[in-house]
Amino acid sequence: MTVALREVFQQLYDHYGPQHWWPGESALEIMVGAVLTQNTNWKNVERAIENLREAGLLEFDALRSIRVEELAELIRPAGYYRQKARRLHNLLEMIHRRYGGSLEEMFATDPQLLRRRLLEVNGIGPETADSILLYAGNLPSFVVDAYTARVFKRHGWIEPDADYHTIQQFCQSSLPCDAALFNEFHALLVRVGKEHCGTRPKCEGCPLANLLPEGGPLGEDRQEAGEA
DNA sequence: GACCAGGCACATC
DNA sequence: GATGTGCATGGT
Repeated sequence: MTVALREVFQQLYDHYGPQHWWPGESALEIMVGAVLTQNTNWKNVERAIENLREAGLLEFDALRSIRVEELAELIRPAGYYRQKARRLHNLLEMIHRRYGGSLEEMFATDPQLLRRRLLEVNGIGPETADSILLYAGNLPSFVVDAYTARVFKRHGWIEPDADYHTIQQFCQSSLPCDAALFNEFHALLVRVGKEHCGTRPKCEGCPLANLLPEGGPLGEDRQEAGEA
């Protein structure tokens, strides 16, 4: 199955325009958001980040110094708050240990090496690591999220059982290696995914409707969406 | 009241 | 290696 991803991008961009991702005033704030948004609605993440802002904690040393239990209470609106407080703490400790707390230094290191180091942190998986690289560090690492996978599978551009790495390689090998492009494309995929590729597809008015396979969208697990 | 949201780690088979 | 489960809040 071959699809020109650049055309997909262009169709989405022509339809929706720029998405202005990632909201956040600093690299640290974006990293915090990347952890807090794990399996969580962005609105709730915003509440949590606002709590941190009001507490003056959107600054590396301040955030690293606070007790994990206190941090947990502040980020409570984002859900999974005890777990996420630990994850944020783990991340900050790694940055302190390896880069002396300097995000500038961190993002100046080899992206592949940095990605591996992020993945070593307990609580940072592929999507969170790539979000940090791309949106906080402006480094060209394609972010694959649930919407991306769903949009690609529904259109038959990738195998139904393709995993994170496979989808990422597919995207990165089909597109010029450009952080600004990866940034905008991922944001657009989330947009179209939210509006048209929920658990039930809504293809009417979808800017990618012309790219559907004959017979309509493919299901992720072919017993459900397939038959109906 | 059920379901979902910009995941990940860990236990179990 | 695949599958299941805990983590938890707030909106629809």
